[in-house]
Amino acid sequence: MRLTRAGEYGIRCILHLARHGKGALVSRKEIAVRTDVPPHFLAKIAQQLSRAGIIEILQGANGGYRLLADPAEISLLAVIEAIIGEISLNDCVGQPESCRNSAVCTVHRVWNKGNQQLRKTLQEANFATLADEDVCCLTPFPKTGGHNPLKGQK
Amino acid sequence: MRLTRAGEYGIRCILHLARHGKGALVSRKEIAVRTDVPPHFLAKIAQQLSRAGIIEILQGANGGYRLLADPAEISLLAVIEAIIGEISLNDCVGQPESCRNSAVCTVHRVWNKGNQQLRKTLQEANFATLADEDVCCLTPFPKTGGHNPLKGQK
DNA sequence: CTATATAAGACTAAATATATCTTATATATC
DNA sequence: GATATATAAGATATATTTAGTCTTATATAG
Repeated sequence: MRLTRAGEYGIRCILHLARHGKGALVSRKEIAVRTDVPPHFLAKIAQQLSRAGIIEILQGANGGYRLLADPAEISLLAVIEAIIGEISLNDCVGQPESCRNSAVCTVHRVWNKGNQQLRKTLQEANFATLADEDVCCLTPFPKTGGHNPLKGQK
Repeated sequence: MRLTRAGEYGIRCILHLARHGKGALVSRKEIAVRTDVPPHFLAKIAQQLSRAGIIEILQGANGGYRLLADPAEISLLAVIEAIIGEISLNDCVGQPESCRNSAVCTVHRVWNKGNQQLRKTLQEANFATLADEDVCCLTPFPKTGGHNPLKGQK
């Protein structure tokens, strides 16, 4: 009952892109190195993010990925669900028809509540806020002052 | 990001026991049949529930399981976590030290919030309430009137 | 002592997650 | 157009987790 690595990697990828802002092109290689994600694995994740309309992928020389929306418009939930599908903490939440009587089932009701709360909490978090502050999964990227590790390096 | 079958089976097991009330001895076989759980798998799950102090296991002829506490005192959370361990929706929630900077990480904070909400919701659900009404994972067990499928059958 | 029931752990099978490899395709530059 | 570079897409491989079964041991009632 835990986020997969692919999901975690997807978050890192968008975090990194968010710091460059909407529309900025960043190579897969750079993202992979900065976020510590295997390049080929990142490619797969990027395809899912692309299909979900969160990023655009540019092929060819000097290709890479870029955000299609402003970081403030992208929720944590959207990124996660682009990769792992809609969150459902129990089978009966995602497929109520799989149960005999989920409409009146007390257990089902509890799972539904927990699921909704979780999705709401993840929905309320956007990448403008997330990327603005320090996060533990990326190379430090101070907003003002200090050394910017991404500058002067291709 | 979904409850395991073992967890689901554990809930069913306690639901069934809750309907018999605290201290009532019910054979593993009966529980397995009623809740549609493989008997040997149920044995494993019962051991975890026993270690967690939720049920007592009686060996020997006419053995079985029984609740150690009143159903109202047993939360959904307790049963689930007895089986799958403490819920942590992301690695950094359960092991903050695994991240470089989880103390100030914004992403970490969101996961923490979601995790706490979920655990609280599951904690607030107790088996007196859960078992009292109809649930979709058990053979119907009408509280008053009608046929009781558990009577007259060993 | 015998029949019955669970304990406990080994073992197997299946599903999923994680990662990599290969061939194809797209683009910039010469 | 040719070449170098970068990603696409799917096949493949590996590892981990989940799910389930089997075997031997132990406990209890009668």
